[in-house]
Amino acid sequence: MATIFDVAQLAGVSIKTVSRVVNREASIRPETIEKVKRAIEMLGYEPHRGARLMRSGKSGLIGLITGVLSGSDLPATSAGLSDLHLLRGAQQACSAAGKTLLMADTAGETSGVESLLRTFISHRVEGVIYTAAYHQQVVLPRPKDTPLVLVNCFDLAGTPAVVPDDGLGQARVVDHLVGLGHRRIGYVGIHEGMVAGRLRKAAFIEACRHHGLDAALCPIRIGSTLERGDPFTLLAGALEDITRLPLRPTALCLGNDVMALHAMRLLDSLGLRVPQDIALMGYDDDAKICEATRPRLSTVELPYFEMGRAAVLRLLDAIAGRPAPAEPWQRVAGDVVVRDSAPALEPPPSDSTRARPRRRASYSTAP
Amino acid sequence: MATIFDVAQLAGVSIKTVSRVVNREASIRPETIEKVKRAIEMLGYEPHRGARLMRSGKSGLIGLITGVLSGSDLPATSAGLSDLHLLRGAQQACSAAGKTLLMADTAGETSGVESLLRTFISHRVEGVIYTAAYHQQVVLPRPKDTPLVLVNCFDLAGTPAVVPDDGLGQARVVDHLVGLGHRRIGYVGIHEGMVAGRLRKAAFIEACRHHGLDAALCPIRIGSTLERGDPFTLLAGALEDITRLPLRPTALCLGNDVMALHAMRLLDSLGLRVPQDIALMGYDDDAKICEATRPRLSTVELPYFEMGRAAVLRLLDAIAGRPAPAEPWQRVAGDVVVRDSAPALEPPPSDSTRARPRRRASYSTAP
DNA sequence: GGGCTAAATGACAATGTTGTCATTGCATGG
DNA sequence: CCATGCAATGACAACATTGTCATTTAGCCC
Repeated sequence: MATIFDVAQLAGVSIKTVSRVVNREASIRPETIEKVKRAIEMLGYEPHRGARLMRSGKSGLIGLITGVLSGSDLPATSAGLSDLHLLRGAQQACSAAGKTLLMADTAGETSGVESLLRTFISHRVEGVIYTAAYHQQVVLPRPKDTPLVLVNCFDLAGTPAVVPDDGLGQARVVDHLVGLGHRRIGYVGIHEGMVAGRLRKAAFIEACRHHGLDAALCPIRIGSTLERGDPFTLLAGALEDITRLPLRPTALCLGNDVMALHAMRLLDSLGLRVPQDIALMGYDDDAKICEATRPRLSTVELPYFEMGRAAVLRLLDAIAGRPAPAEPWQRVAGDVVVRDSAPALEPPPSDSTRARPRRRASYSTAP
Repeated sequence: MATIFDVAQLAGVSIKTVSRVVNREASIRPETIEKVKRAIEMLGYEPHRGARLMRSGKSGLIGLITGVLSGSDLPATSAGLSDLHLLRGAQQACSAAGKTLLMADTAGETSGVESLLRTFISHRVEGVIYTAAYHQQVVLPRPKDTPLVLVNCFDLAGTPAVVPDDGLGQARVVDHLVGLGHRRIGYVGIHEGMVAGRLRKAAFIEACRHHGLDAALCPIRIGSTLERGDPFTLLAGALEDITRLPLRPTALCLGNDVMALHAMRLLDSLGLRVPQDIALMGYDDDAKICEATRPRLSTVELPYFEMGRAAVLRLLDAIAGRPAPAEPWQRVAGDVVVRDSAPALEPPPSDSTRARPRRRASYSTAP
């Protein structure tokens, strides 16, 4: 592998000049730049990051740790592999900033974190990102001199965190449904033991009030447990309950796309067709599932990609020493994704303020 | 950040001795080791990988590139985020070997590969892994002095590759069904424009012959197109076709889990119950989908985790200069995952040779 | 005790790059 | 024509570590 010295020799300049060309520093004659670039090209020279790191202290590395669970490791009901989107978002932001992403996984054990952290530190990463599988509170060791950003989780120590805006997301779902003409909306959410469950339920109630819906006609149920392999009996019961109401809701907000998928089947067996008899909205925008159902499932996205990006941006700010915002938690809201399970109930009034629906033409993997 | 020099001073030894302790070299007095370790602990010293790299040439880094598509970038029908499992597998193998994983993503553009490769080279990665979203042939630039392993893809230049054993996977499905008593098995696969489509179809035919099934009673259809957002009209037609046969199959092999999910609905609308009237097997083991269907979907896994692991192992061999196996392609077969959509047809004969079914108790994220 | 061997440790160079400071070259103005 | 200033370039040290080789220490046998 060629070194800066080889390049300097071939180009007939000093190594410092080569360094200047490589780092785009000022005050070099264009023809010198040309000479050097040609030499670099010929030798296939690539600067040695290790050496650069030693001299300048900048590694160009960002460390990302996935699979971090809280101490009381509750399983993720909606257990997301979706953090692949998060990885992609982080990666994209990194490469846009000329950084490289170091990835590690705790394999679910909190104990692994410190060891991973040490590895990262020995690589002199410029910043670290922690990722959780679902929105939750965590308690984690903090690296000493390295900026840290949490994603999809938060702590009470004021660590900068990027979390999904579950409240706004849920509100947008309600906004959207109201915009479609619905006035009786049911909520069948995820367990309140989960952060997202609490936030969304509260937001649902608030959104209904905001739109002046009759709370008595907007039933609220919990449709999932905290257990792995939840058999969805709670969901079945909740749906039965709701559909037996004298004034049955015209639309239902489900806690996630998998629940919505089940709900479709369950409603069908209760003699209700989606969306003719009742509209359905999922949560998460799990593309495979949303596109696989008939009708295709309208939902609101969990903005993993955007969260990954936001986390890196936040981290880059910290690295550059730019002042952090006062509020440690940054909420990122997902858009409503319109498919077929919740069409307009009647010619809709056009005054939805918060909902920014986005129509998906077809199945697409890319975020 | 403390340096080796600080540690040496505190411990009252030379820096070389500290280096020896850190690297576990021989010939050091136990009490000296103790002294040094204490000093390291006190200062929170972490060796500087950059400096180490410079001196020893070993970076401890493995580069992984995801999102690589072939030149004729056909969309992935079964487009897999599933390579998160692959990442996990790779990561696990890396950390077991004391390596750290550098991750990058081309965001779908082949053009990005060379640039990512240059970044990796400048970090002096010890090896590179290419990952594709689905089993396919690729044409990619090869790094010069760095070992390379392809995963979920292959080229014709003899580059080491780890690919799913689609043939064996499909054969195991047939074995499993035969073991359950089925003698009339239908195949509704993915498009033959995909590598997996070709391999599985051929393997299906061969497996049927192997078990002495009557080919006339084992209909073969293609149930998907190469297009994104495949509306599954092909699938509907194929199922109608098959179910109208005078001697209708008692079991069906679907091309992937999403297709199987659709098939359940379509069969239902054709008046056939799964699994009472007809058994169903998916492909991929996409946990979210398999667990969400009723009955839960029996399937065969696409062993992404294992492939990621295998790729790193292969790479480590190459890095260590261990001789590569003659055959450049390493096939990894997935196990049959037994759930509820294909129960025993009658007391099964117990002579299935290749099938190694594994029963999943319940939904679980971890691979 | 003297010499010999092996174990334990240290001194110093070398790695590839960038920061600091010095030097060269060239045009400009007096 | 010389002094001045700036643009362009170079010399050299420093970064933190490991490899090489040298030195010290301890143990052992005669």
